[in-house]
Order: sequence, then C-alpha cells, then structure tokens
Amino acid sequence: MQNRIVMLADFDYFYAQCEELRDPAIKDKPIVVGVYSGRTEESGAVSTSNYVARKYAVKSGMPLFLAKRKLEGTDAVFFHVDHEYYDQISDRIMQIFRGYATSLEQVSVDEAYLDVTEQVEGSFEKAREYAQKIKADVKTQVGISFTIGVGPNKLVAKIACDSQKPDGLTIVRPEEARFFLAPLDVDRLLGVGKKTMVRMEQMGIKTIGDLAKYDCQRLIEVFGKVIGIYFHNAANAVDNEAVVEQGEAESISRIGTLKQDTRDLEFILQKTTELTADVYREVSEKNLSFKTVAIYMVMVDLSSKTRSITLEQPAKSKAAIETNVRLLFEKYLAESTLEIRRVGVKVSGFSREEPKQKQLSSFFQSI
DNA sequence: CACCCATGTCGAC
DNA sequence: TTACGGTCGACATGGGTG
Ligand SMILES: Nc1ccn([C@H]2C[C@H](O)[C@@H](COP(=O)(O)OP(=O)(O)OP(=O)(O)O)O2)c(=O)n1
Repeated sequence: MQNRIVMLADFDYFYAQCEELRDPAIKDKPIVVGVYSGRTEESGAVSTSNYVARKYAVKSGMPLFLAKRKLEGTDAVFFHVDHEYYDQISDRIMQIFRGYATSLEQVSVDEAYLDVTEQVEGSFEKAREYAQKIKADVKTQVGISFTIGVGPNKLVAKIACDSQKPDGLTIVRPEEARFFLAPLDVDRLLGVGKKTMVRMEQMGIKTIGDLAKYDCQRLIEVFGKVIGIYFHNAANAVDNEAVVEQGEAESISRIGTLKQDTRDLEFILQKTTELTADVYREVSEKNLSFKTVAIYMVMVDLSSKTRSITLEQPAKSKAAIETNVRLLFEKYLAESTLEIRRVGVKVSGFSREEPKQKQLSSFFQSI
C-alpha cells in the first residue's frame, strides 16, 4: 500500500449530460433534470443541470419553481429524472474502467476510484497520459465526458478532481499534496458540510491548512474520536483507505411526497403501501431477508423523524414490512401533532437466512 | 467490556 | 400569497444485555 496512484473519475453534470447525449440538439440550451414529487404539476427539486443552466445560478437540490424563475426568458428544457437510462450509461463506462484499473470502487452512479499504481508503474508522469487515454476511450465508445483527479490516495484524488471541471484532469503529487490542500476552505473535505464548517469557523478554522495545524486532541474532544482523527489526517493529506469494490447495499428505502399534508393514518398507509410494494420487489429480487423495518416522516416544516423496529427473526415477506409499518405509524401518530408532508419505508439488517417456522404466508409467496 | 438496538444528525450525490 | 426530491452511509449518543 506504499506510493499508490489513485484516480477519481467524476462524470460531468451527469444526468444532464445523458440528456444531451440522447438529444444533441438541446446542447446549447439550459438543461434541468428534476425530481417531480407529484404534489402539483411543477413541484419538485433540481437533481442536476448543465453548465449553461448553472450560469443562471441553478443548483442541485433547489426547488424547481426557483430554477424556473432563474431561467425565465431562456429556452431552458426541463426533464424528469430517468434513472434507468443513466444507470445503463453508467454501467457501460464502469465496465470500461475495469479494464484500466487493478481495483475499482464505484461510489455513486457517476463517480469511481481507480487504483492504477501498477498500470502506470508508480509514475505520475505516465498517469497523465493514462488518464487522457481513459477519457478518450470513454468519449469515443460512450460519448460522455468526465473529470479525473489523480493523487497518492483517494482523499487527494477527490479534491484534485473537484478543483477543475468539467472535462478536467488534475494531478497532485505526494510532495505537493499538503500545499495543494492548505489554502482550500475546509468544506472541500469529504464529510465537512455546512454545519461542520460553521462549527470550525467558530474554532478559528477556515482553511484546510488551519485544520492541519489544529491540536488533534482538541479535534477529538469536539468531534469525537473517529471523526476527529479523520479530520486531522485528512487535513494533512493522509488517507490510507484502499480502493475496494463496494459491497451490497445495507438498506433499501423508498420515500414519497403525499398529495396533501395530513395526519390521517389511512391516507398515509395508502401511500406507504405503494412504497412497501416497491421496497419488497427489490428485496425479493435480491433474495434478501431483513431484520429491521423503519418509517421516515418529513413534517410540513421540513423537519424529519424516523422510527424503527428490529424483528425477533429475519423476515422476507411483504406482509412483514406492511404490518410493522402500520404499527410504527400508529405509534408515532399518537405522540405528535405536526402535519406530515412526506413518508418513507426502509428495511435493513440484511441476511440470506430463511425465516424460522411460522409466517406461512411468506412461504407460499416465495413459491 | 463488547455488542446490539433505536434514534438523530450530518453529509454526499 | 404560496411554492421544496430521493436514496444511501457513517457516526454519535444513550439505552440495554451478557
Ligand atoms: N443533490 C444532488 C446531487 C447530485 N445528484 C445526482 C445528479 C447528478 O448528475 C449526479 C452526480 O452528482 P455530482 O455531484 O457529481 O454532480 P454532477 O455530475 O451533476 O455535476 P458536476 O459536473 O459538478 O460533477 O447525482 C442529485 O440527484 N442530487
């Protein structure tokens, strides 16, 4: 694990680029890919947008009505997310990546780490040409552009990647890594978002360089042992995490927005029945048993709650999800007053154990 | 103590 | 006088058990 060379490949404005690939005629227009909640015709949020739309300050996660307002007067095009299509394209690219790396760690639909130490014989010089070759290959075969960051570990590769996109290639050598990170704001580190940045600011930490100098013991006191040490190491460009194949998902969930805000149990269960059916289909396709069933609620004020129950035995039937979801909602509704906007169903604690005796229904369903 | 459970927070994408 | 997605994982905390 000495002197590794790690790449992070991140597809450019991915969902929106997929839409451009499907219909190149729209390439010069602002493109927004949205998740539509179904509450009203236009309610939902931005999943991503192309760089033309980004010039108008459209951002991932933004409510669609805001994106529409910002793009008023342009010939912007809006799409509903089409995960099947994006997954297909992603799978083809990931397959190509496999041929270029000793190990591949796919971290999302559009991001993967490649350990290419052997392929480039430990040389960052060769890594540049190698990265260009991968980019050209994918561009030719699939037609998608992406950005590559190269570094001595995953952490540095990630930040290198973020530093120049789209269609970028940034290489940070081990001896440069600390100096490369030092001037950047702390939120460039994986795991530092808005809340943590504010806390760090109050501690007088603004840049990664500030964090690197900060007393490690103090960090542990403030953030806990695991995260404190992680922050200390990360700020010093130290990261020994190997590039490893991702295992199977540890939870499967579905969440949806209700047509109206409500506290009515039957109205809620009508929605969770659909969600449960979806969760169940995926669980049974993968032939998984689960041990924990959870519900999720988002209130009108956008605050959220979860409730969960761990079963005595692993289960695998739809009924096992449904009855527990009902139980959990009955219990929760009795102890709160806020109206509910969105609800979710989640199962976790997977195994391939067969439920012991009883639950004949699941036996028959599995035939 | 080690491990499990329930819940919450935060963050990434 | 509005209006705002979905899915996943890591970790902390505070309770329990053997
Ligand atoms: N809040 C978010 C962020 C991202 N995504 C989805 C849509 C993106 O296309 C994909 C990848 O996310 P990235 O953060 O990598 O962003 P993009 O690939 O869209 O843009 P960039 O070119 O900045 O990487 O994940 C999402 O649904 N919701």
